[in-house]
Amino acid sequence: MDNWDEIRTAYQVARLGTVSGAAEVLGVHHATVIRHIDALEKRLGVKLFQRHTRGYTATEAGQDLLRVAQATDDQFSQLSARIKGRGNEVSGELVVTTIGGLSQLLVPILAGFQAEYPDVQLRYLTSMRLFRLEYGEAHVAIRAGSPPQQPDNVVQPFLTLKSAIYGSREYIDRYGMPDIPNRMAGHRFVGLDDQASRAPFAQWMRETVPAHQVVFRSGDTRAVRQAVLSGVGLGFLGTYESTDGGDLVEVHPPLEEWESRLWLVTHMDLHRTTKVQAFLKYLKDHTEHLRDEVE
Amino acid sequence: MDNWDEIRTAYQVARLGTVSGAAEVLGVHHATVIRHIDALEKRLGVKLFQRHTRGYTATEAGQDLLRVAQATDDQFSQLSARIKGRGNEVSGELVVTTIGGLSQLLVPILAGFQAEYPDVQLRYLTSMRLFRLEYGEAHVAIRAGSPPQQPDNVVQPFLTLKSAIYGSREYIDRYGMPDIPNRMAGHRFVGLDDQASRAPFAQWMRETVPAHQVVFRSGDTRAVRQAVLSGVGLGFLGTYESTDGGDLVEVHPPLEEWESRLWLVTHMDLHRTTKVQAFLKYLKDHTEHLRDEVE
DNA sequence: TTTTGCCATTGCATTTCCGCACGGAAACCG
DNA sequence: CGGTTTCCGTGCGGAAATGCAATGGCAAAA
Repeated sequence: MDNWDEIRTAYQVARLGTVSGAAEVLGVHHATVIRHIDALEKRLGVKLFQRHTRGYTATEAGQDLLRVAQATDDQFSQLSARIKGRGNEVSGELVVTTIGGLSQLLVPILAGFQAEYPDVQLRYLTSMRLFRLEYGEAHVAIRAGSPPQQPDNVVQPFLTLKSAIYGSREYIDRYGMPDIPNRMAGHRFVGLDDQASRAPFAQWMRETVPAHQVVFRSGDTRAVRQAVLSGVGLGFLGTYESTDGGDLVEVHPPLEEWESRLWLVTHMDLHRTTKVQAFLKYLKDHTEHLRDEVE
Repeated sequence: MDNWDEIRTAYQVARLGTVSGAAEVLGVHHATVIRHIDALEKRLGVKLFQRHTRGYTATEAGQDLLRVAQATDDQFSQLSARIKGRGNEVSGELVVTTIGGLSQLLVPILAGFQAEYPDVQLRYLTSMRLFRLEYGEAHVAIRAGSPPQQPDNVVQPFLTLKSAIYGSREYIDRYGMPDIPNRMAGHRFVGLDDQASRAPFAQWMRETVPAHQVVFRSGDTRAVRQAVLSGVGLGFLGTYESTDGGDLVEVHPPLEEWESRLWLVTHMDLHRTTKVQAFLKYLKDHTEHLRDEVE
């Protein structure tokens, strides 16, 4: 059963009883309506209407079509309303992907967003592999490093995360304050597990700190922070996560070359939807203080 | 939501994931598919798909469309199967209209037909007004008189009903055997109520029998027969209904000019359907003896 | 890294489809 | 009963949709 438009035409004829009326509703010429009906009947091999001078009367087959097409018309109308409305309401799934280690920063914001828009189902994905926006795997991605420049993606600067080297007070009391990067001998470090990490401070560490001095590695930044707090060694922490709780000492202040630049990336097709826009706005509003602090 | 064909195109794209695949299934060119999608998205104001080099991925809106269109496709497939099959099966309503007075002859045949095709719901209509085949009011009509020649109707000869004048034995014993049409004075007649009846014997009676001698009139042929049987007077009865039951005497044998010719009329559009054909065949087969007897 | 293959896209030629206008028939209406 | 309206049916010219072929890009395979 191809050519759904002919069914739609036949539906209007069956509903209204005349070719002329159907043509007016459909916004086409009545000749077109006749041709559609003729073609459809020829294909089906069954007469859908009985023609007489006052109009068309649906046969049993035509009445069957009327019922089915009526339902279809309703379905499509509802679909159209849903689709058109969907762009203007904040509901449904919202998939956010990010690099690991931002949970501490992002999750409270996400929770606030969800509270403000209760119809949204949030999915917060942190995965090794890069989720692909062009396949619709996520609405918003937070990427690090140099600005991504996929053609169909909209990229906005998000935050510049400053990192500094911290140590626990306990560690400093025991081993003394190191002079970085000049005299680091004898000191222990905590670092990222990923040897290929493109995080600026990770690269700096690979180049500057001898590998045997890195006595603890983890892919989880929470674990890294915990390790530093526990006095395992010195390590990079984001300035935003150094303040709360624990007894940390800044061993070396943030350097510009250690900064991680974060980008908000959305696919062009989704970027302009109200849902995504609402999320981006909320995200920016609730990281304002970080941005100010960073500047 | 006009243009259902574009929805169908989008449905195939959403289902298959590629424009090329959809084009192949739909039997059109890739370019056409792309243009359909573009037009549909433009009209809805929402992107249905995210384009990437390996194909199209449905957005939420596209997935919504996929679900709805899937259901529609199923519905239409079933509709098509029903409509195509309907022509080849004997079921559903079958409307037969006829002139009054044939019930005694027809109803047993209709009953037999229904028994043979249990899926058929019969409607047997005898009405004053002529049902109009071109409005689909009936599948089969039985008409009397000269052959109807509506343009879109298929007309076949059905039966030639012979009529003769009968009287009850009781009546003959009392009033003697009349010599028709020469000496009818003093005799009583039973006739049709319809003064404008175009039945040949009715016309003959209007011309030949003085009105005051017609002492009983009815529109119902059963009543007429009952009246003749009861000895009210002489009257025309069909030869087919004179044989069974009662004690009737043929006062005057059938004349050719009294014959009523019956026609089977069907609308062209319905005539070739299996259902109508089956009914016509059954009707002819079970009136074979009448036709033989009549010839 | 190179190659191959699949896929979307776009300008151009063609065909199909559509709108227009006219004709004809039936019903409606004084 | 004749004028009027309201339908449907059809040939023709134009426009829109479609098909075609070339292009370019990306990804998986070699």
